[in-house]
Amino acid sequence: MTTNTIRIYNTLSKNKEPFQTLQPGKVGMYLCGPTVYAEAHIGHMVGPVIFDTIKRFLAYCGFEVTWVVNITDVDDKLINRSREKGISMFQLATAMTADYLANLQSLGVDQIDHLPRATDNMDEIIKFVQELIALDFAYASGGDVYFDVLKDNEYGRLSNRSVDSQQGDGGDQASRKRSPGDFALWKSAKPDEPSWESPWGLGRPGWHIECSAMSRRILGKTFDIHGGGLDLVFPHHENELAQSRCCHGQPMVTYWLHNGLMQAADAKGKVGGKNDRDQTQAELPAIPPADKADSASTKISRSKGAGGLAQLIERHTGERIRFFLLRSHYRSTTLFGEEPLAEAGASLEAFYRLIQRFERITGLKFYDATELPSNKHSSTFVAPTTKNDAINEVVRLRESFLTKMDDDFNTGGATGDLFEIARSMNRFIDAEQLEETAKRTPENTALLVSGMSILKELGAILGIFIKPPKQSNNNDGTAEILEGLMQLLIQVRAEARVKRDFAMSDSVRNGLTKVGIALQDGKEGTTWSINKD
RNA sequence: GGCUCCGUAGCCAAGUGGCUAAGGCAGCGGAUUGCAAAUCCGCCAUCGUGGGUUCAACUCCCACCGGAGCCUCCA
Repeated sequence: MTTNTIRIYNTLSKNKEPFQTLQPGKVGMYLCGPTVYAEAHIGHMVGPVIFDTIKRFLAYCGFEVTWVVNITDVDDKLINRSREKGISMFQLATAMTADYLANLQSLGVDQIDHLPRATDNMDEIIKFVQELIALDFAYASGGDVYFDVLKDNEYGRLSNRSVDSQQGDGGDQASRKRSPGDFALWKSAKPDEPSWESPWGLGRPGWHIECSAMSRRILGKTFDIHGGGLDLVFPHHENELAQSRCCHGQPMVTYWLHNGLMQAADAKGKVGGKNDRDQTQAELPAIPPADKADSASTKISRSKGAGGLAQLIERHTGERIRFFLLRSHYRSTTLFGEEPLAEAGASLEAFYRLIQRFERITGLKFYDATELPSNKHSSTFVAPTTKNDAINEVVRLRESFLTKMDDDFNTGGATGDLFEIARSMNRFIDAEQLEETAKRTPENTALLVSGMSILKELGAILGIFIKPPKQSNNNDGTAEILEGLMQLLIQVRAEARVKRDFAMSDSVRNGLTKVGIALQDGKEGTTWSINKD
């Protein structure tokens, strides 16, 4: 059967464990998707990109992978936001889901098999709640249904919390709960809220139950991998885990994976976190209490106005953002900003130049699967037989790359090998002088192709170098160059005007007018603007 | 207050109880070039601080300093 040397860090055990599937050769994995009440931001892409890569790698290793990402399309925030916008919750959810999916596509996330929506699974959800009540792990109270955390003696294991330190005072519904840590499985609806019929009256599901219900429907009672952001460990995954385990009497998931969160790179050096509630105000004299929560946190969130993901992708290209995310380890915090993104882009250019070089020499299309196929499974790889050092180095680097991916999907380490492969290939081209037609032989050309095939093979695992890169629109320095040019022209014209050389100055101005640029003379100098039409 | 995690060169970032601590960006020197760009070669870190364990620690343990996250909705 499929043998592998993959090791995965499991949040539940806090250890790297050998990867053992429940069914031979098959993997079921579930990633918590977004609550679709607003446009996605960059932080929402971390999980999908890493899980897309994990699926690609597992498939490469010969596993048949089923990947599920849920869409939470019913929730308090959706209700509130849709009211603000004056549209129905369903309209809002549909629009925001479309935004999310478009962003995923831009980043090359195309491995998802199922995208279940909570509202399409009401029967399953209600059934799940009924089962929990029947098993006495849940109770109905005033139209709501709550999970009784005291009935579950393993509650708190995932997030390493004791039962009495959870969810504070129980919130608004405390009076309906047996204990403050109990969480809602079903919430009764107020008159004008979207609602569904249930044994407990009109209402809607709590946040956690949908994942338990939908993962069971698609992947079964126990499945292999469950992922999400580190911020979901508690309460969301703790609760999911409790619901499913208590309902089925068997583990919900073998491996719990959590990706690190994204942080704004330009917001460093702030004092404290937003949850430093017990820190005395006296220690923070410069920060007004009212602003503290927002100004002190560097975390990217929708509430802080993060967004504009589509524009970001437009500016940088999806591949650049994907590569940026894959450069570091998925469990570490990623510092996000224009600078690091631009740096990732700069390093990516070297690969694009190598690929162009390859195409120029061989006349083959790198991205065309019929001309340069990439291995879909590691077992199909055949190492080229050669004494050439550069090519043998590429074969060695391929092994190194795969070993790093085996070790808890170390994409950050693996990308390093990619750079070394590119260098080896350039060295090979230089040494064989392949840029000169006369120096090409069937042998060295074949070696070039086999080396580049390895680059393509490994790139495909990371989900890069699959399609020709789109030119970025803005961040390539065009704006700066234009500004520089304009300042030069403005200066030349100013000097001409000082010399009373109006023929020259008018020539400059008229020439610019013809290409659609208008000059404005003012007291502080000349400014310019682009005239549409 | 409770619970996690992190601190590796100017910047970003892998990693290991003992071989020369990956790679990228930037920089410097060289080859190449009419010049440049690109490409190649070379240079550029003793791993936050202080202890401890060990024959041996950047890697394990403790303390401290610094940073982040969760404990409320959050990918």
